[in-house]
Amino acid sequence: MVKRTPADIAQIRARIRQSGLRGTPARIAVLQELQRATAPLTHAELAEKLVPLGFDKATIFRNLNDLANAGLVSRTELGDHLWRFEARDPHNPDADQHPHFVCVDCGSVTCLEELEFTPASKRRAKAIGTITEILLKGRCESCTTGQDN
Amino acid sequence: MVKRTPADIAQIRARIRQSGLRGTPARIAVLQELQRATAPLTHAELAEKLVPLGFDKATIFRNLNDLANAGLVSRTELGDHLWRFEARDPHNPDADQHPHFVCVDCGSVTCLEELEFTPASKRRAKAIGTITEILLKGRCESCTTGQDN
DNA sequence: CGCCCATCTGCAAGCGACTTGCAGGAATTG
DNA sequence: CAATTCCTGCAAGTCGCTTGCAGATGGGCG
Repeated sequence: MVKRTPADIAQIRARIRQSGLRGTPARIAVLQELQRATAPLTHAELAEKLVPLGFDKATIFRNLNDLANAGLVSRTELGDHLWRFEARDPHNPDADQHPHFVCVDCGSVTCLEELEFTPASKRRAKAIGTITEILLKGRCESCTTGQDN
Repeated sequence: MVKRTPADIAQIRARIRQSGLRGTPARIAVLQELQRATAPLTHAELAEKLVPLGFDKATIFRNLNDLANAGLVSRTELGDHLWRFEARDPHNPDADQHPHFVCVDCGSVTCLEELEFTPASKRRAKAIGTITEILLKGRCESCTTGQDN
């Protein structure tokens, strides 16, 4: 479990300010929470964590969108009608290009490492356009083995 | 332009009945409209066509879901938070098992042939669960070359 | 060929996930 | 530290879809 430190906060704040937004507590809390997460979070999941801390749901949503527009977080849709947000790594802005796996049973999302197609498949895929995102759907290990979630 | 005939209707009705549902006018109209379409339709698009004919919006939605559960139509989400429905070919019910590519610009959907991952990737993917669907997102050829859509 | 009842339908209210209007309150800038 | 501009909290609104209900209907059966 990573512990947050004043230094972390200062750094997060700096990132936010650099993108032209004000470094408000709500904004910092949102980005911090996203950076701490290991998978994309939904509006609801963020709200669940931050509303008890005194932040408004609407503010969280607005900040999520602001941060996404500023390019600090990425906004994705995994097929279940929910937006999910993921902090982008400032040193590796393309790190959110990794594939995601969504469990059609429990809805859990997993970030995958790089996946590669066979040369033949790659060629076929290339023919239709530029691929920017890979999304896999299926049943996750724990749902497959019965002990749902 | 395909014209509907009494025979078509009878056939559609038969399909519906075979799946255990009643062959009601609303149900037939919905399936017929979907079969006539050349691309997946949203709830809204269906409603736009059928409500003026006297069908209720809620009934259309319910029937769409009923038909989807019965396996007569498939339900997909293309990243824009709208469900889209497509009639399934009774003679080739697995036709929608292939990977899909959706253009993030124009929203067009392309059906791909089989895609295969490299052994290493396959192994990694397998570790998280059973994959049932592959969705690729990106920019299609025509959007990439500028002439949007 | 008409009955019966589970299945459907239309209507309206309900719901969940955001989004927006507004007035008061902070974060910067000078 | 005052001014200005951007944010925030609260509440109401929107949108796409879902649900409750009472009355209507499809179709297996007598």
